[in-house]
Amino acid sequence: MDMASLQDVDFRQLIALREVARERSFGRAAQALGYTQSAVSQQIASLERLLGGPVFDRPGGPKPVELTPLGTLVLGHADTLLGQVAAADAELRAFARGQHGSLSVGTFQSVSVQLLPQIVSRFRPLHSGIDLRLQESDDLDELVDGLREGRHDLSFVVVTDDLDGLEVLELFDDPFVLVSPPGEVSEGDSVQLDQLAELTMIGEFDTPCQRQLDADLRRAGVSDLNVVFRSTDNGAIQAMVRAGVGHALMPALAVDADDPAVRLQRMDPQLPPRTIGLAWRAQRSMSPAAAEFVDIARQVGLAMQERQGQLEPAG
Amino acid sequence: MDMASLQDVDFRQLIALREVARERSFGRAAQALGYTQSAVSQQIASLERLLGGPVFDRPGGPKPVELTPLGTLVLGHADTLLGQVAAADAELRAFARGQHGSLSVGTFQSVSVQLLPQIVSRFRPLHSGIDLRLQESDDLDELVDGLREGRHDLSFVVVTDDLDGLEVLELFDDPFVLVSPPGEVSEGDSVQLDQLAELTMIGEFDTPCQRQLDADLRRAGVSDLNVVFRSTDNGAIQAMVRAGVGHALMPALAVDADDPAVRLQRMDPQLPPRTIGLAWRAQRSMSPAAAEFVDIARQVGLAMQERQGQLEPAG
DNA sequence: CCATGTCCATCAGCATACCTGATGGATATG
DNA sequence: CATATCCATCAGGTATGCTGATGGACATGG
Repeated sequence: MDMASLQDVDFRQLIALREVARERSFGRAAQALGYTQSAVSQQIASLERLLGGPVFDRPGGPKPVELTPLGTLVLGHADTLLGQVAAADAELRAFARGQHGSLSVGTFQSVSVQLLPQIVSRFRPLHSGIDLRLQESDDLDELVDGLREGRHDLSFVVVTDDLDGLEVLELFDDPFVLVSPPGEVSEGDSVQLDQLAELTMIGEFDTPCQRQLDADLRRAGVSDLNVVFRSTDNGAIQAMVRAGVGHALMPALAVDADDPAVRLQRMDPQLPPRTIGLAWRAQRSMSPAAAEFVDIARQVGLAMQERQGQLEPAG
Repeated sequence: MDMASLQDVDFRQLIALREVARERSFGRAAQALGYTQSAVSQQIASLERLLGGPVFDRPGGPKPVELTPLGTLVLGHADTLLGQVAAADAELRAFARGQHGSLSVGTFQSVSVQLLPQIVSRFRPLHSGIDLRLQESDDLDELVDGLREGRHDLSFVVVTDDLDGLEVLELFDDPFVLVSPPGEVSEGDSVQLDQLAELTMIGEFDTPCQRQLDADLRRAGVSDLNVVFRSTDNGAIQAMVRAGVGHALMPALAVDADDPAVRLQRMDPQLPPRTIGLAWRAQRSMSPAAAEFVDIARQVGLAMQERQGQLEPAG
């Protein structure tokens, strides 16, 4: 009969225990808790049945009830447990407000330059309780794997068709622009695509991005670019352009647009832009903080899309 | 609607959460817990209603269910809480076996000499988990107050009629004996009471014990003892006797009976013996350890009573 | 493309648990 | 000895939790 254990107690019983101990009276405890005296009596009785002994001595009459040694012991644990519950409760409320927990976001270089700082600078002050972890990788596959294996909650991606199992929010299109040393190419906002073959170029190594670019160029009839330097670092490429080594085709996002020492020109006809998206595992619940991050990313992406639209010529 | 909190969750729901998370399946968790799948489904559903969001993502079909971020957070707290409960449970079981908690026992000098060591040496090995605190005091009133105010769980007492509110277990009678230097008094087991007036005596100061003794002697017609030395330390008194300074009337309990350098003699007629008892607050529950202590004290007291009975002459 | 198997959600029904309101017994107080 | 103040208990209605059966969603194999 003593096989029953604390496993079977109810928090209400522990709360009743605590209140009766504080008030030294069943009736007053009941009043404080919003129960009838009978209810508290039964709660304590049930607790005592479970424990196998009384938790209060009832002197009878107007004398206050008093904890037994057993009651004292149990009350100590009750206080611990109820405190733990209160702490957990606070944490849950913070979580619901997006103010507790961690958020791991995968990102890659071109996103990290312009987009991510804007998002983070809006997200962080609203969610100071979140442990935001940004993990950058050059390898898009690694980011996607990180998502699939649960290492990341969200990840920026370049939208392709091999994102099975992921849900992708398309944020905006990121066109390729020609980055040139000033005064080296014709004036104007755009450059004819077939002029590229005549230029000294700087490119990336064999990255997916570069591969796609090469394929798109070939499809547009341009091949065998004269690439004299390759780097995987966008900053390095831009520095090379600045130094007059050559021209580069770069995603607009990756370019430091404030650099006065380079000129940006659109291609004509346009190369197919990369679509930048934010992805997460499909059919998986998202923490409130993650949802908020996605929403902010959506807004920032929209704003960025619009800004590019303004720069873009009608034709 | 989100006003509900963790306060209202049931341990069973947390256990179900833990088991489903471990098994990654409602059905298997149900089997492990001895419920039907329906029951576990309802437990989790109820938990989710309380939390305001899902704790598992159910992909549907044979795919395993998976914790949501909310579920992960709650599971962490559930583990903490359940661990705490398990610890409390273990402690309660130890308490029930008299293997956990503290036991404060008040005592006084004459008890500490013979009786208490026997009791403690039997009690301690049986209850190694108990923090046994023995507190000795010369002042019996202090011991009784300590009981009434809850500083002690038990206390040895000399039984009197002013122990209101206490429950007293009488352990045995402790007769007064005359302690004499060898060869100073007549042979035999006992001494006539009126011979005392002729002896050089050693006594205590104005203690309740001494006061009672004086009153009893006066009632028996003996007064104005020739007391040449007083001390409150029984050992010191016995040492004085050993040194031949005089005789002492001492409670038998307080005498080191193994001392070959003194003689013990009963008084004739007998002086009213002190009754040694063990007391605790009336109507108050007692810890299992305390109950065990009382029982051991009862047994040891009984044995001591019998031993004295053997030494006592029939008349 | 359909049949099958494996999940979980849902429903009805029954048993149990819990609360309320009223009553009774025990204990101090005047 | 009467009264007041406690808590325990009882009867009754409601809510809750479980079982067993059924249905829908998803993946797999023919």
